[in-house]
Amino acid sequence: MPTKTFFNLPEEKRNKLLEAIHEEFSRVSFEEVSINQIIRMAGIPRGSFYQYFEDKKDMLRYLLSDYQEMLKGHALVSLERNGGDLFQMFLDIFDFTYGYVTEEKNNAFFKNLFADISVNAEFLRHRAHKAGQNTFGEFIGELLPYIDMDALDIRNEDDFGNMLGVLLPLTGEAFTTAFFDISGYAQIRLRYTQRLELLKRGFLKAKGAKT
Amino acid sequence: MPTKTFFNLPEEKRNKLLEAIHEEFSRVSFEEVSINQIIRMAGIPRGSFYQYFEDKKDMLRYLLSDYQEMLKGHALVSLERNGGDLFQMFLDIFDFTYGYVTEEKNNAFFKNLFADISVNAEFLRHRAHKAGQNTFGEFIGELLPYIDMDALDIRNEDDFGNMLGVLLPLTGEAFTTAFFDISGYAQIRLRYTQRLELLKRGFLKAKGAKT
DNA sequence: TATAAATATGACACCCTGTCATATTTTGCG
DNA sequence: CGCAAAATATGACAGGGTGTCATATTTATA
Repeated sequence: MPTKTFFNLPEEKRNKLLEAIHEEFSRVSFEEVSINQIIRMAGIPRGSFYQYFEDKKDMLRYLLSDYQEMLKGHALVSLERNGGDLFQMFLDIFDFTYGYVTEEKNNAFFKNLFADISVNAEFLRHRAHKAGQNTFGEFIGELLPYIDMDALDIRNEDDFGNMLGVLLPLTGEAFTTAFFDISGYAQIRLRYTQRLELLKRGFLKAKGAKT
Repeated sequence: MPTKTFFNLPEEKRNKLLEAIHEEFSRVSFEEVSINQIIRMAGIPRGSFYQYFEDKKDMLRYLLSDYQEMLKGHALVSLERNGGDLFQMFLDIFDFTYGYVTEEKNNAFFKNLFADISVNAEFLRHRAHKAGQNTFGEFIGELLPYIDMDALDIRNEDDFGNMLGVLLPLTGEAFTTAFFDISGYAQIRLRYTQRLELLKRGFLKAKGAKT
């Protein structure tokens, strides 16, 4: 995360830097992002950059955490509107993300971000970590009270965590694909909803039925 | 993929190069892998390297495809042994991978490989692509006839593809975590099996039961 | 206002990558 | 065999990039 110094920066200077960062991340994929470019654009000396950020990844984390904050807000709204439907929440988040990302000014920026495999994974890891069984991070933690647990077939204390453990990578994959695949949004979204349905009902036949 | 020239190399020279690659990938994570180091170790001139590989990623793809070949073999064996049980196959692959990776000589190598988020994602993408709904690649294609479809609750032509679409990212995540998480193999494996069980039975209550 | 704590700065040391013109080998074949 | 064409090999080079550090400036503080 950026240093205290960064946040203390006079607004103007900080904004110019942030803009430069946004521009550079829009120009090329994360892998190719160059600190040199950024400082040139922002007109700050090299040394200053390292006073604010640890390195390239540090910037990335900052950018992603921004997005994550937004996500959290939307997740809450979705849950409140839909009686705590966990599946609907995931779908809403999917839709929101797609919409946000395709906004003109965010387009190139996010395309590059999501396009880069390493970023995508960082993002997954980020969330996966937070939703991990042990470290039940803030993200899910805050949502927990709003989720309708009664709809879920929870038989022991691990089940809920594990459900998330399935939903998260699945959703992450849908994100990646949505910005990569030629097949486009409609197609990916269809697949994603189909998969959510599969999760709801289970993969095996003859659940209730006796042979 | 490596060029034809690479495969035509006299065995001795090629092996020396492969060894150097293995060593470098064991030394640091993919991100830090240096072609300079490799050519120094292998004692080949810079230009030669680029005669064999396109770049760093090209090497990576080669290494991963190797592993993938192995996987395929094990998947087949598993299916044959277990009456085409898809879930058991995934679990077997998980176990095999863990075992293989923890072999002394592969340990550092794979740890670095899996530890690097970008590699991991590349690997996921790789597989995800092959199992994608449209491009039903060789991997799954070859396994298809061995899978016991009757056990699965398949209601339309998309269902099977979508089941894989859930299983693949889930398994990928399990791999990543297994080599990262402090909690260790037993813990991760337990979680993975729990999640497979959840997939089998479905997340929602009251499936057969009428309200 | 003097001294300590924070910031800013940019030259430096170091490392890397991909290319290209130039050798050296191999191959194909009359 | 002898030689031109096709393959390979080579390593110097141009162009970039990163993180650090000793040295200035500012700002805060007593």
